[in-house]
Parts: sequence; structure tokens; C-alpha cells
Amino acid sequence: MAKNLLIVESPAKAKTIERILGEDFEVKSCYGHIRDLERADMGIDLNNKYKPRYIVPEDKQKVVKELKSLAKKSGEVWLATDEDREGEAISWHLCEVLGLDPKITKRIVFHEITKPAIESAVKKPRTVDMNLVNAQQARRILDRIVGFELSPVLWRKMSMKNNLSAGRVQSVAVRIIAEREREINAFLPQSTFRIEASFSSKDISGKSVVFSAEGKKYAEESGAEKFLQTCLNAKYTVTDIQVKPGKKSPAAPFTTSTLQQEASRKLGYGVSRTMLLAQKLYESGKITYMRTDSVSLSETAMENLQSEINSKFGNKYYQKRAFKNKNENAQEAHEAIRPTYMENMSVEDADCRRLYELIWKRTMASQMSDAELEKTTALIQISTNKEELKASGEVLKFDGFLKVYREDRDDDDISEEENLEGMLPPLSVHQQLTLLEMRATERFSRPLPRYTEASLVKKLEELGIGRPSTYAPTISTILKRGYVEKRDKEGVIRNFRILKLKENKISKISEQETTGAEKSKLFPTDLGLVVTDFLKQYFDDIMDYNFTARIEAEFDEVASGKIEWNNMIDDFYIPFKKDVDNTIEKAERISGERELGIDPVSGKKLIVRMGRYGPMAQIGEQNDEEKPRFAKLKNTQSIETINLEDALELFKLPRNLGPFEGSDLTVSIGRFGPYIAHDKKFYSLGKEFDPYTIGLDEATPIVVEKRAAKEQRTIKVFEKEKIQLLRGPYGPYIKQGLRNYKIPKEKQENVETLELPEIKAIIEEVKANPPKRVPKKKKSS
DNA sequence: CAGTGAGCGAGCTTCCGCTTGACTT
Repeated sequence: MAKNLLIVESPAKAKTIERILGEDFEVKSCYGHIRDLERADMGIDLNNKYKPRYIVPEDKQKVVKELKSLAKKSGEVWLATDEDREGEAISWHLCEVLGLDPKITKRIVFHEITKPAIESAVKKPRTVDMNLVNAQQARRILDRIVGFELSPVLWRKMSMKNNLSAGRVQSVAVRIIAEREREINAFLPQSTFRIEASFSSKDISGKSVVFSAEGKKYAEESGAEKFLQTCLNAKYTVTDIQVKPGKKSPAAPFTTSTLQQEASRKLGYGVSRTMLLAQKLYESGKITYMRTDSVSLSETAMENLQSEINSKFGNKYYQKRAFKNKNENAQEAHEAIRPTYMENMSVEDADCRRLYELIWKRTMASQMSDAELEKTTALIQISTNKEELKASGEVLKFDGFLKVYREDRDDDDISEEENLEGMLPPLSVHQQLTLLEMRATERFSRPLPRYTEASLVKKLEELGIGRPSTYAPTISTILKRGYVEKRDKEGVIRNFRILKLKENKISKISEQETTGAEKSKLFPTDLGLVVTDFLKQYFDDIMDYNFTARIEAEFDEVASGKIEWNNMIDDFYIPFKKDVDNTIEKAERISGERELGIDPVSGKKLIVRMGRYGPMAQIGEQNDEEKPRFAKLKNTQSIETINLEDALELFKLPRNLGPFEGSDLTVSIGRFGPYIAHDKKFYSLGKEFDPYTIGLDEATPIVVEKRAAKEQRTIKVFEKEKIQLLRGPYGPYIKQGLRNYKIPKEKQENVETLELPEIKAIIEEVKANPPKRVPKKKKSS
């Protein structure tokens, strides 16, 4: 009898399932979606109820062909794609392509790859849920409409014409970054003077230890000073001690988003790196599926965890927990991310090890007991005034899950008070304390920090925007489009004041701290800011943080059969199309123009705006008699924040440094950064040099050095044929015009002896057999 | 490779969400 064919999405999953199901089934994977909307005319028939036109993309034709031929030979085809909207649609597309009747074809689902789960799924097959499929089609079509209508609006209205894009997810992601930047720019730090006293007391062994207590905060220095004065000659007595038990509970096992956040905080990984390593672990069978929004663990995994915890730490450390997803948008087609076998504490692969151990610890901790704490608060009376000081401390009574894992938090979630808590020595009521010193320290409020890749993912997830499979690609997209940059920012030094009461004397000191330093954070570019403003002005609805949540609710109604998908799309498209047409007709070109003042030399207006090649400054106007002067903004400058002085500075380039070997040296900034030009040749200027201040004596050695290096690189030159024989980082190569040609290995040995005929032969040879490259696909890249 | 910055019109770009490879100029 012919075998049954069971189709899943992921090939790694196929292997495991085939082992579980045994002889009767052949398990194959379709590698995700097998059809997509055609690109021409959006792939949607706007005049016929938005009827979609699907095609099998080129890179999926091979797998579709294979599945077709297998389906023909098989006894019965079973569809086991993921149990979510996208998975349901994949099953339906498979029916369409393989010629199966969706009304009778067997469709099964499971959320975990375990023997009981799969065997019970096979016992109760259903058929494809067309309402759910239609909800997916609506999602797909709406995203296509938004992306393919909005992007062309940008092409028309932006002077920069390199492939700009807009979409339901990416445009809101950029908006989040843009708004945070503006909040930070507008932020005015407020300072307060916080009272902190250090006392000495005896610990259990009779040794002197120091602990601190906190007092009030004062808005002004004068208030803090007055308070300190009232404390002169004071005595300090403990008046009250409160001891309260407390507990901490472990976090849920990892989802894609929480894994990305913790790998960023604890290991400093970007989201793409995390996903790459997780993929490797998944493919080698070490962890469960890594693109998931579920926090639940399979029964098998729970049993495995119980026995591991009991044997490693004892029964006292075990606590069974079932986690619930807080996120309403979760589709929970898979389990949480966990090790497949808890007995593997680590993995061989060094790259993956740290991520694996993180997953292991988090999973382990999730089924361990609470940590038990004792929180102590002591009130301290000041004999000379009515204020009180408060000392708090925390003692860990039982470590519980903290034995293996503690979740990190982002800076913005940690309050000052928590930071201060430490241990307290044993104290008693009426106890007299010895004051070591009391300080009023000036503290400034801080703006919220800029987003990291991972904290942006967290924000997107909270808003229900994007899916586990798209978080990392979305960030790549907004970086690639130049809407956002990932970089560091140096902090600035600022003074703060401290008033100190010590040995019954008050003194004032000033200290310095660095503030505003950021590492590996997301900054909006001028392009990102300008495009966001434009989209918000004309497409407020799409840019709304709740847009996705609203349409998701409608997709749910489609999925439950309450509304027809075409009607839903129609309700969206009619007003949207009106906005698009109106914008194309009425909106001015996007420029972000800002007038900074008057150039003192020419007396003309200086403006900054977006130009064809990026942000720039301009002196004078287009229709002036004299042509306006232009200068490119530096990478670190922004249209929004640059001032007149800095903008004028930009016009000092190109600078003529004077003569060298008979011709002038000039320095400027070009398309590829700062450079020195001499004798019609160009030499890049390293980061350590400033083109605005570099002098002739510094510049000439650079020219001499780089010229020598270039000569060394050159083996031979044939002027007439425009052919050069050069030495590159990957060995010698031939350059003709702008194209490079690789020299075959066997001829690399004696390149010096190569003559023109032989070189031409190599060029012809390479032209005839071009090296294999990633085809520049119009599709995914 | 090292300049540019107006507008026209050719012909191009673009979305989100499922999946893995095969590229190294």
C-alpha cells in the first residue's frame, strides 16, 4: 500500500515527525508559504472584489514540483502546517496547487512535537477552515495594498529617489524611534537634592558595618542646606522596625521576543544574531522552534523538568507552573522556546553555547520555587527636627529559582529606590546610631533611553505589531532604507553639587558625571524623521499605534465567519485610496526645510533640508541670479538640531592647503567620506583626521604613503587597453575599466609574467563563465 | 569613486509573513 504523505512547514520538524509516525507516513516540508500575490498591478483585481492573483515564486517551484509528484504517488495527503492563520492559508494553497479538495483533505494540528501530541492529532483530522484562510487573505491583501500604494507616494514626493518604502509595520516602527528621539531632544532635566545618610552599627559578630538611610528630596539647594543645618548637633535614634516577608517569582519561558530581549541585555546580541544562533540550535535538535509567541511547555517537557530539578536541587526547589500569555495577539502555534532535553546543560558549538545556556536556565527557572525574601524598613528619628530617615534592606531567605536564573531589566524599568537597597545590620528600637556623614546630592531626572533593537521588538510586541518571524527582518528593513541608524553616542560631562554634613560641619563640593552616553542604540535619520512626519500628516490612520490592533479585530471577525473578507477590505480601501489620490494631488514635496538664519558673508538665507543625496545646507535660493551654494551635512548632524554656526562651518570645504610637488593639495568630503585631492588623484582621509583643520604638513605624508601603497598594489598597467593587474586582499586580479576579473589559481603563482594576450584570454574566459552570484532577485533579498 | 541639489519622463523600486540556504566583491 502506498504511504501517506504528511506536509509540515519546517524540514527539521519533518524529520522528527517522520520518526514518530513510522512506516505509514512520508513526512515532507513545504518551507513556509508556497504561493504569493503576483507583483504586477499589486496582484489584486481591484474591480473584482479584490480577487487575488497568486503565483508560485521562482524559489518555491522546485519544492512545489517535488510535492506534486509525491502527492500523486501517495495514498493520502495530510496537511499538518502550523495551527495559526498563516498555517491554515498554507494548507489551503497546498490544496490548490496539489489539486486536493479542501472540503475533504485531512488537516491536522499540534502545538508540540511529541509522540502523544502527534498521535492524538492523527486520530482526529479536520478539514481546512476557510474562514481562517480568508482572514489570512485579507491580512495579506491589506498589507500589499498599504505597501504598494504608500511607497509610490513617497517616490513621488521625496527628492531622494532611492527605493523608499512604507508599510503597516515598518512605518510605525520608524515612528516609535522618531518620537523617542524628539522626546529626548525636548527633555529638560530637573534636578533635586536627595538626602542620604550613612550610619555605622554592629553586625551579628560585633563588627562595625556601614549602612545608609534616605531622607526627603529638596527641589532647591537652599532647602537642602537649611535641612542639613537643622541636623547640626542632632542625635539619631531608631524608632520603628518593620519586617515583611516578600517573594519573587520566575519569568515565563522564552518566546521569540523575550529571548531577543534577554540575549540583548545579557549577551549584547542584536536580534538577527540571536535568531541565527537559535536557528542553528533548532536545526541540530537542541531546542524547540524559535519563532513562537507561546509561553507554554508540553506535558513531556514539564515531566522532564520536574525530574531534572528534583535530581539537581531537590524537591524543595520544584514548583509546577503554567504560564498564560499576556499578549492578546498571540497565535500560539508552537511551544515556548526550550531545550529539547533538559539533561543537556550545554552544547558543543561555542557560538551557540551562551544562547543555549541562557535558554536552559530560563526554562529551568520557570518551574522552580519562588525566592523568599525578608524586607526590613527602619525609621530613624532626628532629635533636632521633625524629619525622619528611612533605611531599607532586603535579605534573601531562600534562593529558589534565583539559584539558576535572574531576569535582567532595561534601564528605564529600574527605580532609584530599588537601586539603593542593600543589606541592613540587625537594629533594635531605641537604638542610638552614630552618623558618619549626611549628604544632599544633586540628581538630575533622565529622559527615557533610546531603543535598542530588542527593546524596539518589545514595544512592537506590546502594540501587537509584527510577528515572531518578522521582528528581526523589520529592523533590517528600516536600517537598510536609511530611516534608522544603529550607533553609539558620546555622553556629555555635567557638574552636580553635593552638600556634605560631616563632623558637625557643612561643606559644599562640586563633582562631574557623564550623561547621555548611548551604546548600540537606534537613532532616526533625517530621512526617517521627514518621512514619518509626512506619513503622519497624510495617513494618520495607518500610522496610528492602534491601527494593527483595530484591523486584527476585524480579521478575527472574518475568521469567525461574522463578516466577509472582501467587504472588510472594501471598507478599508475606499477611504484609503481617496487619501492616496488626495495626497498625490495636494501634498507638497517632502523637504523638512528649516531656516537657520543669514550667512554673514553673502547676506543670504541659510536653510537646511533634504536634498537628492541626503540632508544638506544651502545658502541662497534657487531663483537668485547667483547659483546657491550647497554643503552636505555630517553624519552626526541632523536637520532638526543643527545650528547656524555649525552649518556655516560646512561651507569651509573644499579647502586649498597649498602647493605640493607643483600642484595644489585640496581637502574635501565626497561621496565616500573625507579625501585629499592632488594631481587629479584622490586619497581617502582616515577617521583620525579632521578635513576642517588638517594642514599641509599633515596632509603631504598621507599622500606620499598612500601613493606608495597604491604602487605596490599595482603589478602592471596597460594604459591603452585600460587594463590593470592589481594585488587585492583576495590575491591578484585583473581590472578592466570598472570590472574586476579573477585570475585562475594555477596562474596566480607567476602573475608578474602575465602578458596582454594571456590577460585578454582570462577576461574572455571569465566573461564566458561568469562567477556564480546570488541572483539579484526582485523578490526577497 | 571623490559631483551633484530644477523638472520632465523613460523604467525601476515597494508590502508582511511563512520557511531555509548559498553568496562572498
